[in-house]
Amino acid sequence: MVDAALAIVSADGADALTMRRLATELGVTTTTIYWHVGNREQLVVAVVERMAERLGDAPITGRDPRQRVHSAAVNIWRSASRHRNVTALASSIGATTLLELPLEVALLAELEQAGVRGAAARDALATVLACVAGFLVTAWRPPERRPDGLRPSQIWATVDDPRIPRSTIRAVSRAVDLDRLAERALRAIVVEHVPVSGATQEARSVE
Amino acid sequence: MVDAALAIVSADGADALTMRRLATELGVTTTTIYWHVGNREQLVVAVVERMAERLGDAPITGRDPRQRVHSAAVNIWRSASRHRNVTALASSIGATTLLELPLEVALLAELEQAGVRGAAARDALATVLACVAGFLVTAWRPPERRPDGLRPSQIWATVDDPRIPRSTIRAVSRAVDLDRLAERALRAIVVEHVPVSGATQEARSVE
DNA sequence: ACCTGAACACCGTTCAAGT
DNA sequence: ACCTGAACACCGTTCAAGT
Repeated sequence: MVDAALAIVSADGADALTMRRLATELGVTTTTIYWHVGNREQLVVAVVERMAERLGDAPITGRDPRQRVHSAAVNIWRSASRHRNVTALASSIGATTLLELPLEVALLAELEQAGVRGAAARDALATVLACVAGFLVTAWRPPERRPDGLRPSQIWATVDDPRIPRSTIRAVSRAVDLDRLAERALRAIVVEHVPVSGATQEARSVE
Repeated sequence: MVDAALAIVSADGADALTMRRLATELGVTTTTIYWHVGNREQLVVAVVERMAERLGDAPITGRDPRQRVHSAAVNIWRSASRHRNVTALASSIGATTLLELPLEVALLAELEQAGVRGAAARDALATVLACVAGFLVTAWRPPERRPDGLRPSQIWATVDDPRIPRSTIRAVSRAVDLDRLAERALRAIVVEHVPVSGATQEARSVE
């Protein structure tokens, strides 16, 4: 039953998970589902928990602390991106942590190794999660099925500002490489939140 | 009519904008709305456009290019955060740019001044927008009305990892200062995407 | 040109009733 | 203990019909 729900979400997205569709898919009535799982929200929680079992951990690479923290952060992004339908479902009830708890724990462990703990670790984690969520909502909307007149190219075509060169306007209306940008943004966040340790200091510094 | 819709959204959120509620609020039938604006999506576009007229521009502060780019980015965050209900509505149809176009144009102008143009400017803008969206979805869900057993404190209470100190676990289950974190994340992104110009170089460097 | 009543196909959810 | 039929209160949307 939870597996059937998970299959629906994986295939057709979070919105496709309706009690009626799940019922017909299982050959029962909607009321049967309510008897078994109670609520739609409880069903969603069960689906997310099931997916969390399957996800598990991911290996962390890198030598110095910053590299390892970045690796742990990128693991969260990759997992969320790869299973974006289930992530969207978890996000709709505010339970993304339930889905990727092991990955978040791994990030906290690397932060600890890097000397970031307590409120500083919480801030770093929260920022990473916000950033991942942000790139995901950007990734969720395929530009081609935007409402008419709202495609970026159409909106930016109306902009004629002497301060901005044409090349920039053209570039802005084109698609971005989300994976590359997300990993780069996470690197910037790691640089901001993780101080360079004396032992592994390289030819870089932060203010 | 569009004003009434905007009032509903501002007061009770994007989901509260239903054809039936807007109709009763105006003392007409839902079919009347369809005659005037056509679609729900077209209604949403009209509401977002109306709000965009009211928003307009915001002043940019700072001396060196990075400070000014950061100021322009923070303007986007502040506007989105202040009018998060309308932003959520715009985001639901993928039309946030329609809402804050002047602020995005201002950001592009500052990027140009900082020597960032073309694809690099697009990447910087996309990253800023993703980050703002990410902090907003975090801000959208009030932690108190989470489903039972899904509050952060409850989830993190189950974590007992020898690599992570208790103080960090306690900190992670507490709320964060979103405004401070968002502005800090935007600063990190600006540092990553905007090179220091020779004239205003300070005691900082990026790898 | 502008508005309505009634209907359709969807939601989540409940409740009495069946085995 | 487990499942169903029928109903309720919601959605967005359409269509023939009114003035």
